Amino acid sequence: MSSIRDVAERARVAVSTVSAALNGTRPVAADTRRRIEQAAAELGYRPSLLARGLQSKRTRILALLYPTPRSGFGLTEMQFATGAAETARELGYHLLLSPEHAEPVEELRHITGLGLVDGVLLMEVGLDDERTEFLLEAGVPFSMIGRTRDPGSIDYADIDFAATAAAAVAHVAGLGHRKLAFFNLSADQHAARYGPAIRAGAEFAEAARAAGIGYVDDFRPGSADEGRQAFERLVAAHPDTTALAVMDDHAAVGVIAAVAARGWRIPEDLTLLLVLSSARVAEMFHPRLTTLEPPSAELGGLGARMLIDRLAGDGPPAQRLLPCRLVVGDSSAPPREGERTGS
Amino acid sequence: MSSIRDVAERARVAVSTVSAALNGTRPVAADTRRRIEQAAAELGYRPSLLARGLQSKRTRILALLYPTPRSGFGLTEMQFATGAAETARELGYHLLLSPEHAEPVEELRHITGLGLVDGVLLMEVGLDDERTEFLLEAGVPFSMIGRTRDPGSIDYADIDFAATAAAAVAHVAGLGHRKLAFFNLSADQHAARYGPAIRAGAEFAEAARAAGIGYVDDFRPGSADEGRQAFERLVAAHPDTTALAVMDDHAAVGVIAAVAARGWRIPEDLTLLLVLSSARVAEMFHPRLTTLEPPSAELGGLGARMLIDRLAGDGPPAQRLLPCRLVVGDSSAPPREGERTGS
DNA sequence: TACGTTGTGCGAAACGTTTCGACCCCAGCG
DNA sequence: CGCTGGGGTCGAAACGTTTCGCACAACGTA
Repeated sequence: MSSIRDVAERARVAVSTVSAALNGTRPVAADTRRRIEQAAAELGYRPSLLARGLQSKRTRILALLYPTPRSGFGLTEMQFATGAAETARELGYHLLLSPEHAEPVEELRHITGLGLVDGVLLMEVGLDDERTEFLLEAGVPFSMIGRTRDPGSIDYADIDFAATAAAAVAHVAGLGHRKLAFFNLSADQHAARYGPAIRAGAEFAEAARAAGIGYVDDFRPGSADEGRQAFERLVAAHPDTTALAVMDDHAAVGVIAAVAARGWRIPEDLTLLLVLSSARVAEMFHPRLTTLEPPSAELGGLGARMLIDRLAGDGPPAQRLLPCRLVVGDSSAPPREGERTGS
Repeated sequence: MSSIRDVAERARVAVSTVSAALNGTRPVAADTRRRIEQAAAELGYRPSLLARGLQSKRTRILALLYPTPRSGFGLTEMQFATGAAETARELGYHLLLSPEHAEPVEELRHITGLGLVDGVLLMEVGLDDERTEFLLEAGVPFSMIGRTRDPGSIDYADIDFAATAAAAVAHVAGLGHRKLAFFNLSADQHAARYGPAIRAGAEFAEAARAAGIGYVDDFRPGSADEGRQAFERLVAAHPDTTALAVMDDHAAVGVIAAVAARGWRIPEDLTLLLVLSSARVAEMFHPRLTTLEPPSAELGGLGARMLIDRLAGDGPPAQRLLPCRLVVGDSSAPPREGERTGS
């Protein structure tokens, strides 16, 4: 590995001149610059990030903190990571993948204490997240994918649940449905104050109210079995429900099974929407489900970009909400006229 | 951020003594060591990775190189990453997520040239992979998840296709099936000389031969539509086929639809296996498919561990093959006695 | 008593950058 | 003709470590 000194010798100039020429830090005679650039090219010189970072206190490395998943990572979560990595790369940064183990704050203290990273990207932030307090206090630049209850002036990129719910409701209402049910994320996730669970619930209720259609959301199935049971209870309690939006992939599986079990069909007897799930997953279902697909990669990229902007200088906090994309599949249709058959 | 000098001053010793005490590089009087440790603790001292790396030429950072996905990343691929990150962390290393853009080798040259990483972890390696040549020549330590046609003495962790195929065949043969069909990955992936496509094909053929059961594998559906068509052609050409193993998730969707379309049922009329797909995905299907689940996280972790071992010193090449795990779902059963009904 | 041995600790150099004050030369101006 | 000023370059310091040669004291041994 050739160093800046090698370049300097070859170009017959001082080390500092090489630095100036290559970084444009200050004017260098055109002729000298040419010699230096040529020497650098011939040697295949690459400035050492280590040395540069040591000196400048800027490493151009970002850390992506993610909790070791509750229930295995979904595609959605992982796309945050790849999206962020992609954008970071484009902007000349690197992304460190940092799994959190038992103690998130400890992990954070560790990773930031090393002086290795310029900033931190937080994933899976809860409504109240101890990590934000630590980072704020430690003065470490960071941004969030998702957001706390009160983000204050912290940068974040999150899903626009209001717009998403509105789009979903508009879709089913537009088809003629008069009553929508909503299966939220599991009770566990509510207990953990997981933002999407809370916000989606609230916004769907609001959107349904605004659209003037019936709405039920007492269910939080977290598995196929629970999905099945929830659906049975739904039908028993609200037989007039003709459209259902489900947050959890596995619960959707249960719903589909329950629908089939009673001899009903999708979409004729029930319009089914998958909310916050990747279209890639929706394709696995038969029929292909209508989905509200979160812009995961974009959110990840946005989070990275915000963080990098923040490092460059400080402006007003960047806070962006992106709606899910409605991908219409084969699971939505106008409600059936008259009664449903089947047991 | 406090430096080693601060610690030295506070403990009233020389900087070098602090270094020795903290790293155990050489003996330090118990009493002195205690003072130093206390001072370090009080200051919350963390050695700078940058400075350490600059000096020692070891950063304890690994790069995970992955191609920007052909068709979007699957869960499987992403678990390589999280598995590797997890293991790296346990071993005191960090993992850099490095998406490759257009020119993989260029990307590699870049990332290794920076002096930022100690080694590289290659994902999605093809049968012939130009990246290996570059790394070999550049003398950069690396390991592979997957393997080239002839890995020589390169460290790798890959799926044990032979064992996987044997397990799959044993499963269906054990149920009494006499003829198995295999839907390989798409033609595209074959064209790209993608290892799993080639190897799985070969090993399934061999396993079926060894088990003495019938075998067909002329199909390479890469989508639901192609899966449907392939299934129709299969039934037309080989009506005696009662078991089918499918590599591609989407193709499986098509198969299931085609089965349903002709009034057949799974598993009564067809035993369906999903090969190389995560159980998480298999659960999305109804019925829940029997799966040969790749040990993705383990492979990722193994790859990281090998690389780290390699950095520590050189022993014989570590080359490990891990079989997929057979997860029996509701899609496998003994073949039906007599003819199948339906159109 | 003189001399090697051990056990400790110190200081300086080195890693590869960036940055900053100093210096030199020449042109322009008084 | 002497000064000033500015473009261009240089050398050294600093970033925070690790490493290595030395120094020094205490101690046992000849």
